[in-house]
Order: sequence, then C-alpha cells, then structure tokens
Amino acid sequence: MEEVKAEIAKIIYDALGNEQVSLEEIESKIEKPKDKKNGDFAYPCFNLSKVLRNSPINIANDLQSKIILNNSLSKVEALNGFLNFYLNSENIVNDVLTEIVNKGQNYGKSEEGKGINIIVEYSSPNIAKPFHLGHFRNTVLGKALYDLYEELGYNVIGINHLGDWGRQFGILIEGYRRFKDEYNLEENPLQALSDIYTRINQLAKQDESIIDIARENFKKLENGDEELLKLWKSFREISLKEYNRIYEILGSKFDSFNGEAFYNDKMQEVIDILDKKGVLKDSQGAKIVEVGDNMPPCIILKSDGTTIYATRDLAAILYRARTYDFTKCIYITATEQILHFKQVFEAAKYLVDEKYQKGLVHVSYGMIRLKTGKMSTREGNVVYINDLIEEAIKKSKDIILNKNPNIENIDTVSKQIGVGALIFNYLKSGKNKDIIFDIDETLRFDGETGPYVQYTYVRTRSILEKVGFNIEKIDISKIDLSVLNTVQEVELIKSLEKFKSIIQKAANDYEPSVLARYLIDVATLFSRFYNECSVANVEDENLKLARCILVYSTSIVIKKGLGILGIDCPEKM
RNA sequence: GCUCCAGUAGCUCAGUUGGAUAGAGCAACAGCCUUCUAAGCUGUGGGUCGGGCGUUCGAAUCGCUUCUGGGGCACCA
Repeated sequence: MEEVKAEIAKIIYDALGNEQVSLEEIESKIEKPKDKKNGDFAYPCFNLSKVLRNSPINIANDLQSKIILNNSLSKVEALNGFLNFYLNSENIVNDVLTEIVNKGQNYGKSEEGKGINIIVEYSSPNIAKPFHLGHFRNTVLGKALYDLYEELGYNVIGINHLGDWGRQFGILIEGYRRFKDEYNLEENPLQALSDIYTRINQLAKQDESIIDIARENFKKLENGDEELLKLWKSFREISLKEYNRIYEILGSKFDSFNGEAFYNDKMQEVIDILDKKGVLKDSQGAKIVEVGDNMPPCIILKSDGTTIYATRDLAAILYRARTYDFTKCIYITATEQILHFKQVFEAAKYLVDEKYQKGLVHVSYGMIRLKTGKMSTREGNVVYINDLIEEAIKKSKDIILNKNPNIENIDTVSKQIGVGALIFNYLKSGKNKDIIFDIDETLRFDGETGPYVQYTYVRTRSILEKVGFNIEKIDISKIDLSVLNTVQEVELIKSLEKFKSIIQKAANDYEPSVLARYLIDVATLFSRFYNECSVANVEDENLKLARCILVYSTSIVIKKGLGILGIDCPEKM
C-alpha cells in the first residue's frame, strides 16, 4: 500500500509541473480518508493555494484534468479542494488473497527483528498471594506484547520478575509457624498462605514483638539459614504452581522466573560501580545517585545500609545487558511506578553502555478499581482472578448449552469463550485508561467482545466445512478472483490487507488494543459479507471458490490475531 | 505546591504526523432466521468533543489558561 502512495505522489508531482513543491512534500500530505466514499487516498490542495495563487477548489479541478492514472488506480476526483484517488480494487483483491493463501499461518510475519533480542518483563506478582485483577491486566498486556514482537521476528525473552524477597517473608514465616495447623494447606495452599499473612499482620498491629521476630527471621533468611530457606522455597513453589496454572490459561510465556531474590547477591557490584564512578553520594544518611533537577534522587542504600527496589532493578539491568544483550528491555507495571522507572533508567547510564540504557522502556497501564475504591487485600475488597475465570466459564457454558446443546467438548469451548471474553475486555481499550471493575461489563458476550470475534471465526469454519473446502487442493492461479467485486467483499479484503501494519503499530505503540479493535473491524466486515453474500449456495463454481478463499483468508487473520492476544478459537460454539 | 494520565452520545470507549457531514458497542425503538450458527445484520433517535482564549484556509487533535477525576512527588514495591 505504501508503494501506491509514492506512485500517487509522483503522479501529482508530474501533473503539477511546479518545482516549488517537492515530491517528498506531496507524499507527506497524502492521507487516507476516513470515509471510504472519498476514495482510498486523498491529497489536500489547500497548502498549494499560496504557491499557485489560486483557490484550492480550482487547483484540485485543474490537477484532476491533468493527472494521468497508472494501472493501480481506477479514478481520481476533485472534491472540496481534495483530490481523491480510488484504487483499482481488482489488483488489491488479487494481491491480498494470493499472499494470504501462499503464506497461510505466516501471513503477517515480518523479519524486521531477526537477530535482535527484546526483553518483556511482565506479570511479576508478589509471591504468597493469589492473583488478582491488577496482575491480570499486566499479564495479558505482557503476553500480547511478547507475541507482537515475536510476530515481527524479534527474539523475545519473557521475564517474570517475581516479588519473592523482602521483609514480608520474615513475617509470613512467623505466621506460618504459629497458625499453619489451622489452615488447609492441601486444598488451596496459596489462599491459606495469604490468609495467614493477613492474620499475622493484624496481630502485629497489637503486638510489636512480632515485627522484631519478623525482622530477625528475614535476617536469618538472608544469611542462608537452612530451615527458613526451605520454608521460603516451599512458599515460592506453592505460588509458582498456582501462577503457572493461570499462565497456561492465558497463554503467557516466560523464559525466566528470576525475581528479586535472584538479584540478592548481585547488588554489591552495582554499588561498587556507582561508587567507583563517584556518583554515589551521601544524603540524609542514605546513599543516592542524582538523576536531574526535576526528579528526586535515586536511592541506592537506605540510611540503615540496606538495599532497596531501585538497587535490585539496577542489578537486573546490569545482569540482563550481559546475559541477553538486549536492544529493548520493556517493563510492564501500573502507572504508580512511572517516577521510579524514570529514576532507575536515568541512574542506569552509569552502569551500562548507551545501547542498553536507551533500550529501557517503561510501559505503564491504568489502575483497576472497584466501585468501592482501590483494591486492597487488607480491606478484603479484591477480585481474585480464579473466581472471575470460573464465573466467566460458567456463564459461557450456560449460553452454549442454550444455543448449541449438542456441542462436543463443551468444557474446552466454554473455557475458550469465557477466558476470551475476559482477555479481550482488558485489551480492547487503551492501556492508559483506568478501569472501574464491573462484572456485567467484563462478562459481556455480544457487541465488541472476544466472543463476537470468536463467533465470526466459527462462522468462517462452518462455511468451509459445509462446502468441503480444502486449501491444499486449491490452485489459486486457476481461479478468477476479480469476481469478488461487491462492496462487502472489497471492504473485507482491504481490511485483511492492513493486518501487517496493524501488528507493526500495536508493537510500536506498546498498545495491543490496536490489534483488538482491528479484529472487531474485520469481524464486522465479515459479518456484513456473510449476510449479503452466500457462499455454499452459489451455483457459479468459480465465484464459490473465490468466496471460499476470502472466507479462508479471513479465518487466518482472525485466528492469528486472537492468538497474539492470548485468545483461542473454537471451531464450533 | 510541582508533575504525569484521563475528560468525546445516557453508559463503555475509538478517533491526536491538524483536514471533508465527529465514529463504534451497550442501553431504547423499528425491521431481518423455509437459505452457510440471529453470540449476527440493517435502520431510527441520541453530541456545548469538560470550559475559555489563541495559532491556522481548516482544531476533538497544536499552544496557553482554567475546572473535574485518578496516580506520583527519597528511604514500600
């Protein structure tokens, strides 16, 4: 499509015959009209007005008469001072469908990232606590970015920077010792740990000696006390087991689970380097690095001499630069950490080469709140992701049993649809938006939702099954695709053409919602086609096959697109 | 106080390298299943693009200012 833009620029340039306006200038002004009635490309003539000393309307009319179209364009029209170009749709129809059929599952893939390493750090829950909605948004975003970059050919490394170290384990260990017999650690061990943690914290409010014991516990843990280390490891395992179950459902991929504990012995080097460079300064008893006038300094050592999260993040940057030689290292966290990462990234320039420092990216997302306010484990107003998934599956099962009682694999399908609705709901709007959790809104199944897109896919499969279409047995060069000329067909094909650039944009903007909304578009255009153009009942064999190819192509794009977002497509629903 | 994000239809949101009558979904109302799954499609109504000023041939989009909501502002992560 971009080539056509350059061609149009050349055509206008030739027709204009005016040296004062450069080819580049013209090309940069060419835009895609919002309304398809105004063609596929438009050139606004307003800025020519001064140069040519004429009204934009006259200029457009004049240019229209002088323009000589080439093969890829069907017509040009002057309207309201715009020159509107219409593409020769036969070419697009043929090019797009042929490409999809030839590439199949590889349609949309790019090589631009070949040999380049990109890290996506995401999910990163604090262990010993169940997954809640906040983690969910993070995880789903990260997984989508992971796949988007993979689609562009990058070598992606997914890192789950677990919150698996810190004083809270001192207190959890104490709680565990006191109350472990009162909780059911067999059935739902993670919930039990979390309950114990809440309880011991309550108790600590009244009994300060518990804090002292906790501090002592953590110190022992840091010094490698065998018994405590064993306990800590079991907490970590219990947590990971449960998290992995959820990651499986969401399609998340991790190449490393190195969390905070992993960097425990790697922070001294950071301190030494900063000290040696002379940037480590004393301030109010703490050791800090200055990071500019408009930001508070980055604290490296607290006044009690212990490290802090910034120290750990810096150690991770150093380690990752050495281990992964990354070109980009993307951090996904909620907006509340924006300042923290600004400070850390600034301080990192004393630690790693410019290449790595420039590659650090913080992708932040808006908070999820309840109607009653911010989620808080302490207050007990938390939405656990397990409960939500269960509810989503139950709802989709009810609907399926109602609409399609004889379906096979009901459990698999209701899981795919329930989870699809959840994921899609959290990816369809921009990541910066705060979300107020509303169970009815979250579990919607019609309109702009995951199930709608999945349903569209099912319809494509259903048609192909009915016709007995087999892509392996098709020789596309023997089919006249130019018969696909209705508005519905051409618009759908044009939307399929955009797939590659959509992936590109979604990755560049760190914004999977771009892809989600695109899939809604494709699904809507397919549904219009579906309503207007019959496939199975067409008598003309060539038209039937041509339409089958369009249906098949649509199915490829939807399935791939949803897959990137972490959503499975059922064949029937 | 400083700073970041958000403010578009009753609700949830698209649309920001400035462009042609501001778009969807939900909700409401009216149609479309003897034909490939109606979780769908078509149509109707619904808008001071938070307010103001400015830049421009042209502003939801850029600048300034102001209001509202949310986040952050050194020893939590």
